[in-house]
Amino acid sequence: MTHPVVVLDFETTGLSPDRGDRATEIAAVVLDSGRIVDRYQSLMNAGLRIPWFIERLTGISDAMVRGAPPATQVMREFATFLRDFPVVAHNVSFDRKFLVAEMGRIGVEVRQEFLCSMRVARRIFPEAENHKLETLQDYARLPGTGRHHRALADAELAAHLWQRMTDELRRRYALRSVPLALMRDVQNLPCRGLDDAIERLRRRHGA
DNA sequence: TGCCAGGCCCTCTTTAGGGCCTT
Repeated sequence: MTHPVVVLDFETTGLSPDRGDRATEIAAVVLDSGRIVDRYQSLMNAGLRIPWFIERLTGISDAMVRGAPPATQVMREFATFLRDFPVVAHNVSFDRKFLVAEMGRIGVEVRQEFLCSMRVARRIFPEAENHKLETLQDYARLPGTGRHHRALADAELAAHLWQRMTDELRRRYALRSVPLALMRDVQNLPCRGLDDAIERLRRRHGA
């Protein structure tokens, strides 16, 4: 029995849908049994101008978004892709609020569980210089996936990171398996004293 | 007019403040 997760990444016009920001690109991969088995990617046109520094950051221009399908169409397609899979993202609170906002515009309620690769990374790799996705790529020697701050490259990179952290837990603590429920518990542990806490989780999950 | 995210995490904490992350 496998427990696939969808690893998600949005590019947007800013940080806050509550302040009027919208998504400009969405991408996600299905990670199942350690492998990326499906992908979704689309630019989307929400009718907003893209701030200059966002264009410089992402490489996504007004012209690119103008030529993209409407946000409503993209989100309907994505809802079909997403189904009820648990969602993983790097700093998931950001992607969750945009997912809820964009799905809300097409009348779809988001019900799935969310897990955060950044929170897990802070516990498993506390000695990393910082916990930006780009830094962790070098730190954990993850494969290149393309231009940073494009949605599919970052979604694939976060998927590689999630899998690497799963493998690291299995190796470091000699676990037979690393169920998703254990990853959920790991992200909620205190950042310090991981070894003792993992021993308790191992017993709880029979891992 | 002038303001402008927000949740997590640490610490010189909990009657708070500031850095980290995402775009």
